[in-house]
Amino acid sequence: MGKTDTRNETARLSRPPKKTLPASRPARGPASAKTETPYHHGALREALLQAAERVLERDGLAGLTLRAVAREAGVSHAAPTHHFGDLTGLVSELAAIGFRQFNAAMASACDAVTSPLERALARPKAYVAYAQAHPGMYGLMFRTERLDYSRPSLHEAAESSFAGLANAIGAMRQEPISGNTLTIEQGAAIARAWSMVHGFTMLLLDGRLEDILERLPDGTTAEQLLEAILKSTVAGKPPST
Amino acid sequence: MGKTDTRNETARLSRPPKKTLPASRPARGPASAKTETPYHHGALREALLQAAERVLERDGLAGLTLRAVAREAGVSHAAPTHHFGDLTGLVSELAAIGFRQFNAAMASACDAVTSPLERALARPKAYVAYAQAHPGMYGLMFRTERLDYSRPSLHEAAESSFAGLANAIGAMRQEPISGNTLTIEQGAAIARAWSMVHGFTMLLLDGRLEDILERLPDGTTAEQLLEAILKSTVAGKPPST
DNA sequence: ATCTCATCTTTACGATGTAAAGATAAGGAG
DNA sequence: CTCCTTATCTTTACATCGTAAAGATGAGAT
Repeated sequence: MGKTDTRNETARLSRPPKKTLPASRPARGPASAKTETPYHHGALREALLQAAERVLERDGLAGLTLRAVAREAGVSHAAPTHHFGDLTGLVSELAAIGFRQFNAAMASACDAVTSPLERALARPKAYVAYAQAHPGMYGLMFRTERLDYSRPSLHEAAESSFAGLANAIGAMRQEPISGNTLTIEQGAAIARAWSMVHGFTMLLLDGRLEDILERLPDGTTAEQLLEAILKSTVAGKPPST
Repeated sequence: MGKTDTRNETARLSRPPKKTLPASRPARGPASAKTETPYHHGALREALLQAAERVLERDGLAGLTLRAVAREAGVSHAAPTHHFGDLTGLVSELAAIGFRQFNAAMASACDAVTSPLERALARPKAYVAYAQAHPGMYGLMFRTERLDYSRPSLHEAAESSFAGLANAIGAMRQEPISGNTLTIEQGAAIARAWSMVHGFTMLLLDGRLEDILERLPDGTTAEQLLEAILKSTVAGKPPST
């Protein structure tokens, strides 16, 4: 039998007295302040997603396993299956949460600013800032191959991210994006902006920009490098063509 | 308990006294006049790397396991360990091969062209073309977290890739990159070019540019979109600043 | 011819994803 | 109230993986 697993779980099963383990208990949820850990959790789905985010940011993508999440939430290793089907399901739902956080961060960054130039910079800066603040989440959203975009929650959240980008580009070019068709110039502008900020973020998170950063004047940060990139891009683009 | 493994394998090969020779033998071509041991794999290391590339492009990153590679090469599942230490070792050596192929592809694409504008386009187009032709390899090089850049072969191959990019940017700006220091403008130009082509490639391989491509005029290919991006970028950049 | 050692195979173990069967509590029907 | 149904959670089981360690094997040195 699995030694650690069984030991932990059987101990917990026999009517848990109060505290389980250093594993922090969510202790939230609509189950009120009555029971600590009943057989039926009450809000296990939410608890599992929060546990998953904790595991992800603590142990990285490789540490995000079904069993680790179950362990973190204090339930048996097969409990997540009932709520998410399989690992792809859990990971996809978590990625959807990530996209929503991500979209919210960029939206609030754009709202906090008025001038067009500022707004042109605020959005990509918020993009990179989110990725730096939540590297595990960003890796989950853009690096994992185990995402199921046919899930409505994930599809919608990712789509919304794309729509936000397209609208921002359209506003910057003062020619709002029409519903279903794009000119080659519009498509190129969108793809260029997205490619650049996404590529920059991936290279930065992978440490591949270190070679550049350490050759720049002392103390130059990644954010300053990004700003230099963005300014040259914005400045170099003729508004008419 | 893990007795299934044992039972399975011992049952599968209930061994007669001798006859330990597996069936399929790659039988490498005549490499040199030295060791042609057709019996015991004289070049298992090379055979494993070739098997690994085959497995990678056939089954994707998730299918690239030590045991699958050993199976593909027709040896026992523990044989790769002796040559590469662990999975990280095998994967890193394979990624080094990928970087060399990648560098060679870009170099030959640049050499086949003379005008400065053509050269500015040839390199990124070769970049994306390689990734499309070898998506597994590109994912291995830029998506896997399981790479050990302290390995000299991988470090050198990846460094050479960066150097090629930096030189191309320097030549394009007509101010060759000095050895150890960069101005903020130079660093931004390099990071921008790399970020854009890398981001474009990742998004393209992940299918995330489909939303854009299908809204463009019918029949527009990813390559045409890339070209539109590059041309607007090159055109928008003043040569003096 | 025997020894030594690099190479390859067996065996073993813990971890993971997943399927299936068992246990348990919550809520409704009588 | 008791009994039953059902969703939820636990146990058990198994194939696969990475990796370690011990056993086999053949090539080259002594």
